[in-house]
Amino acid sequence: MGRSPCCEKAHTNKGAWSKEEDERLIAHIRVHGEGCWRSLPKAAGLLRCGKSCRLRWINYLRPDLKRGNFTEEEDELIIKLHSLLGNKWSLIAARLPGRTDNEIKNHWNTHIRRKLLSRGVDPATHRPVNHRPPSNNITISFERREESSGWQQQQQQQTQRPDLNLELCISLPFQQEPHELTEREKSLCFRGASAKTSLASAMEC
DNA sequence: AACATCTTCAACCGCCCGGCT
DNA sequence: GAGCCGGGCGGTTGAAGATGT
Repeated sequence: MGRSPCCEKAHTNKGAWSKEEDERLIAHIRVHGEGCWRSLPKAAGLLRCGKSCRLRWINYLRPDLKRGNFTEEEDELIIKLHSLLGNKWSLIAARLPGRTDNEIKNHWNTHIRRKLLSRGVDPATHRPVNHRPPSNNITISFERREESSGWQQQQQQQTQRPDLNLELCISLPFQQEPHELTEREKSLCFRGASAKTSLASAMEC
């Protein structure tokens, strides 16, 4: 059994918001403030789901929203933040006053991605487009076969977990000289020993 | 002018997380 | 600890407008 839906869908409007709905929502929030989105639609006399109200308010009706075109400075800031945070749009939005996560996400997908590609930069990795990930990122096991099968499975899982972003890549390709792993490096827990092995083998390349 | 294709962005959906009981 | 609930997030969709043929 799944979760119960966030609201009664049969009796809710969907799609674009009308002016009247906007006004009702604004008026209600002016009087009662934000919060308790679930009960808000009923209280405000709106045939909308609470989530929809929240989204409409946050992304469109909030008085502190900037709206309008993104400046060059904002673009660059978004690019920088994205390279640090990835698709954490809410975190990025928190650094851009007056901008919403949805707005930034849309702007990224429509403008910035293209901008980066035209610069020859892969928007996903922030590296040159024709820059192939160094083979030492794809770890090769030198372990005994019977041990490596489980490990390989782990690696496979790892590659299926982009959120882990192991490609923090420690940017070893740019490492000038191999060195002994420091305690801190050793303690970086990338799924245990296998990752250390990969780190170590990467170091050797 | 008419139609096709592309682009933009508001809105929806499903999942996850934290707080509460 | 388990289950429920509400809020929040990121990915995706689709209508509307813009542009090209």
